[in-house]
Amino acid sequence: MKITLKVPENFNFWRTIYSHGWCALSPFEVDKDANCLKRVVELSTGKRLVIDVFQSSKDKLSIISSLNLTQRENSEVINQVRACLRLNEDYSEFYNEANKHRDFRWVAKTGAGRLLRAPTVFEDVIKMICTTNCSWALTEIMIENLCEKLGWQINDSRRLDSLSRWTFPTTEVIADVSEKYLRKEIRAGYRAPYLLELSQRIINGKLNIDSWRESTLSTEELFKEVRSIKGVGPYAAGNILKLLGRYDYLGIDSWCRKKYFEIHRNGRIASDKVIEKHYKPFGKWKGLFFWMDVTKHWYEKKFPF
DNA sequence: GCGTCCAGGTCTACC
DNA sequence: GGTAGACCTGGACGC
Repeated sequence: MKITLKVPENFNFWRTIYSHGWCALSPFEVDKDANCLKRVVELSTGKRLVIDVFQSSKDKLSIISSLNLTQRENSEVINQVRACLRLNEDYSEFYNEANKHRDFRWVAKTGAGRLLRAPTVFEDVIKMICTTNCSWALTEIMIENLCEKLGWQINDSRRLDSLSRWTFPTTEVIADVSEKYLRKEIRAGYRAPYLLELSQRIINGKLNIDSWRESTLSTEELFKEVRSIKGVGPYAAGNILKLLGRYDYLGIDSWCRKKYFEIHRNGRIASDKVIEKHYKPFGKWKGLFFWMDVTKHWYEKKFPF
């Protein structure tokens, strides 16, 4: 079943897919041969399916669904894809700002800036915690384990690649397993109690993170709320905010730091305050300018994922 | 194959 | 407010 979706004029499919590492984490998957992004999708009707998303023309995306869908399910798939690819967000102000700076004119010209995200805030936050204090390889292992051991398995023999795939686990499922299981089986290590506490706070109604994407709180207040999650420090909170459409925080990690030193200081080390000062003129967009700056070479050379 | 060391953010205790 | 040490894992390295 095929669904067609119109995209904004400045939308760049591949720059959005490769905007950061999420495309390499289950249940996202990039199929370079088929030129598409795959995703295991779970619908409110209980249906679970695999979708292939690809750019069919300059202003259109096509979504191939592995199952026949009702009109309502169709709309839900479209809404999830729109949320993941940030199709509802207006980047004109960001591009206007980028065009004022010679070093960032490439951003608007190439339609960069949209950061891929999961259909739910919960998935984004769990993944972000799993990027902290470890190698990217370990992040991949943790997320793969979460999906394969706690997600719902999809076997669709009608697909050419009848591989097994898994949904991202629900909040309820993670809240229901033991800390020991998360620690040893998922390989989350000391992050296990953090994942558990987050899931249980949501289940108990003490934290409503799904409202964050439409939150009317100031970015500073929202940052404080995001920081209330154990295991989410300045790096993780800054980057979660970027996935909520707020770019006031840099979310600096060791990789970005190193990249910044290479680009702006000829390899010389400096404090985070120096980096903060550098991007201050970009105001509420500084986090996104920072990310564009340190990932520019991805677009000029080859994508890292 | 085994042991040791290091890198990677965040938390907690302490000053 | 700033700092030190602990947390846990995979990978690199030396033996």
